[in-house]
Amino acid sequence: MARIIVCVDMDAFFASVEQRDDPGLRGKPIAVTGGGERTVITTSSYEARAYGVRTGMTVYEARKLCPHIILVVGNNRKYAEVCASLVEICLRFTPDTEVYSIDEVFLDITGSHHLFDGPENLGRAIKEAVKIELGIRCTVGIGPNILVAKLASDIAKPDGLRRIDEETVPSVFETLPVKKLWGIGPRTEEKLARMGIATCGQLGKAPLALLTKKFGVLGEQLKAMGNGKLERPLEVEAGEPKSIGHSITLPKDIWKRDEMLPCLLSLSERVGRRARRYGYKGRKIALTVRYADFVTFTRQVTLPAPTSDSGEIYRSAVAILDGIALKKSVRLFGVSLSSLGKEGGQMSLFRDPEKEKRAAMAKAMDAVNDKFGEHAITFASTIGEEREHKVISPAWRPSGVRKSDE
DNA sequence: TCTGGGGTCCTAGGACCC
DNA sequence: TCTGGGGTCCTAGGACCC
Repeated sequence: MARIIVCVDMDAFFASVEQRDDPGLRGKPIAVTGGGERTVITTSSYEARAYGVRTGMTVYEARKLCPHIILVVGNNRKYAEVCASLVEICLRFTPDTEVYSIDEVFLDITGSHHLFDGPENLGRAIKEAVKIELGIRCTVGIGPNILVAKLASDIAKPDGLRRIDEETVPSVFETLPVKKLWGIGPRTEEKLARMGIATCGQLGKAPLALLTKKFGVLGEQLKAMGNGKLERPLEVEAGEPKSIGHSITLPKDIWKRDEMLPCLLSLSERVGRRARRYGYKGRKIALTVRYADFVTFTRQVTLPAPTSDSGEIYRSAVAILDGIALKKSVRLFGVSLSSLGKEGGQMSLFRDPEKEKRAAMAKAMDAVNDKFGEHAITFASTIGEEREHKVISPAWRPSGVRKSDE
């Protein structure tokens, strides 16, 4: 049976929240940053985008384009709380809700849209609730699957609503550049371009054998995507995390071991603490190193038994470091724990048999926490115990980063 | 004044076992 | 006396996402 999927995507999310909470920022070019010494723009307001300011730019670049831009240090917890409220709104329309990211939620409204006078009216109702209750705007995309729903919302941004149904897909996809599709990044775009494929229409019509030859098993999926098809059910359940990690770009590049150890200790402690808080242990410990010239690589060890002990994580990280002959000064360190399993094997249940929605809400909050890390969402009683650090961010990818050692 | 931080999934080769 | 093959674990890297 054909499904109807909704994508709710917040407009300039972090910047909008800041403008909502400080009237002095409204209508002005602002950008949210991470606050560190070597920070970048994580989100800019539409006023700033008019000057060409984009996610991932350095503060310096942003100022060059828009000298009067107002910079605001992001507030992770606040965004996560707004996200939780968004999830609450979405759950009124269906329990089949996937919290995809901090500013994006998917809803499967196949079975519920008739209760709200059809998909478009349901979409309008979400937009209205978000505007009134959260004080910010969002864009709603509707389609037969996640791929198309997400594309519809991208096209309709900002403050829009767009439905692309199965019949409309071919006309929209015919001339659509492949890069617009979820899952096709710069590399795949380039590879396809070399094969003479630039649009989704061309991708959908390309011979399967050719795509399979170049992309392996992915080829089949790419062809389907070119035709606006994607078999990927919503992940309504939170899902177990696969890894827990922290990394930091140092205020200054360093080259002495003595300066590195405190940094590894702090990262290891944060990783261990988060693992213990959520009851996970892991067997693999990885150390990521980024040199001053951005060359980045990872080395990993496997322990005989799972751990969540900060000291053990730290000792493993140091052992890895000591096994690397560092060639240049270091810009970033990252420590992560993977091959995770639940400690003790018992999970607490949040199920409230009387209220389905509360159970769904708890799951959604777990999902937010699992995705966005420690204290992404906490209940009021625990707020204040932990300090804020880095910002969760929308899309940014470094280009031309060499991820190898030579 | 170059370039954050947190993830997921896939591939590919080597070790090792039966 | 001419070199199996499948399965699993491990590491490292690539691509992509927000």
